[in-house]
Amino acid sequence: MEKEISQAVIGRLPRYFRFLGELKDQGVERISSQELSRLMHVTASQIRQDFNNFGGFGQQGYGYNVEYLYTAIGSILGLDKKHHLIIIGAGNLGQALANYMNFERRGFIFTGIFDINEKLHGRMIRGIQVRPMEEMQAFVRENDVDIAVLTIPKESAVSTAGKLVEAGVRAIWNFAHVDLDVPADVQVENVHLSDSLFRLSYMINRYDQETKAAAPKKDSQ
Amino acid sequence: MEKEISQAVIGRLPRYFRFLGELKDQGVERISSQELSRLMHVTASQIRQDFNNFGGFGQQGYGYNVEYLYTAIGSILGLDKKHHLIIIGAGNLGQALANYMNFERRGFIFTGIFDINEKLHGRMIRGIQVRPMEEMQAFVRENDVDIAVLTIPKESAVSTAGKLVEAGVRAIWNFAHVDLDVPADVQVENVHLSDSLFRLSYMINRYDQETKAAAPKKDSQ
DNA sequence: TAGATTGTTAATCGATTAACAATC
DNA sequence: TAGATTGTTAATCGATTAACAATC
Repeated sequence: MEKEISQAVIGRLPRYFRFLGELKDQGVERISSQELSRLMHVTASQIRQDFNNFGGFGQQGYGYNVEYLYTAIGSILGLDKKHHLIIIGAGNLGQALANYMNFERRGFIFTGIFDINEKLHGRMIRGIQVRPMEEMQAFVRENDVDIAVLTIPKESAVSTAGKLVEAGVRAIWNFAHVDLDVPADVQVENVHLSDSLFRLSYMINRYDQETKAAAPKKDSQ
Repeated sequence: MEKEISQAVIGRLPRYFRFLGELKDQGVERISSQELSRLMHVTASQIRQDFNNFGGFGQQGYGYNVEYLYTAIGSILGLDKKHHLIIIGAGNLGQALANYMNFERRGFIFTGIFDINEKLHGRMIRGIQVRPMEEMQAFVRENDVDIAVLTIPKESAVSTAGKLVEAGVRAIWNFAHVDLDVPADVQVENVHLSDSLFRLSYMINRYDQETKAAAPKKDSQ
């Protein structure tokens, strides 16, 4: 009967985690919702509401213990658990993520990377050998892979996702520019980079029009 | 006095754009909000409300003309305009984005890439030479750069963003894992990849706990 | 014209903010 | 104890959904 946590709250958790991690590294011991509010530019009320979704982490008259709260949120995010992760697609983006993401640091164990391009087979990326795509399903089954990172073109993404699900993957981090349709017990998080760039383009565009509308003085014709 | 468009609506525009593009490529001429609703798994009501934020694109009894709507949304997103774009940081991620994003296809003109690492200087990436970071500000000024893509470590991201703003950049696509503080007339879109991975981790973790709670039959002790 | 479907207003739902009693 | 600040309830605000009159 636990009340469902809203997407809005979940979306904010990683940011709290980041700020608390920084405070911890700076040696800050305690923080009140009001101080955190000023730091993060969100209301203190929202902070307290958000945290209370998961139980009382604070203490009246004191605030929150930074280290304790940091650990608690990390645990809510599941970062205290190990997750086996593979990358599907050893192209530019797949390689970049392997090298850049520092997966191990947060308990994500990167154990395999796959590609259809046989020129890449055997190449080492972050200490891991690129394997042929045909071995993917067997690998997932044998190694209890939790997360597959999809960095392949959208044309093959849907069918590959199907194969991953079939082999028992529990979550897909999807960089392909297409919506995946998977069973409800498989989690999907989309990173549609071009959508993000388009939003930026929208903001530039809107700003242009607002200023043009507000200040049509400049004799432009 | 134009009503401000909510973030929620803006966030959905790129997805509409994508689906309409696909319909257009398939040769579909018209679509009703109800058909689009089924396709995209959002309510028809929301679709009509969203579009109406920008004016009436449809026609009673007919629906929406796919090509017209596609073009209209593209123009709302500013994709009918050219945007000059540079990449700051020629590491794994910067190179991957340069090669992978197909910037030109949507009117983003990639003209420069910068790095502090002198070993990279002069190397060609997507036909563009890696330049030393010192040349960045002059380059922005001389080439009327609109967008800077920040793919550098978080330690230097804030100060580099400051320099970019000073040089007159209008928008920052920020991949550094830090919040930037820029004037209101500079647009920022954050892509915090680890936040995204953490959300995925949360979903796996929550699913585990729900199933554990719902089915404690499995004699695990 | 009759049927379909938009544009738009009204109703509902959910998320954010404000307020304050509980309590450290 | 007095002061501070949480946890939590109530009020407000905004976003989504439903309904339907307008109109193609």
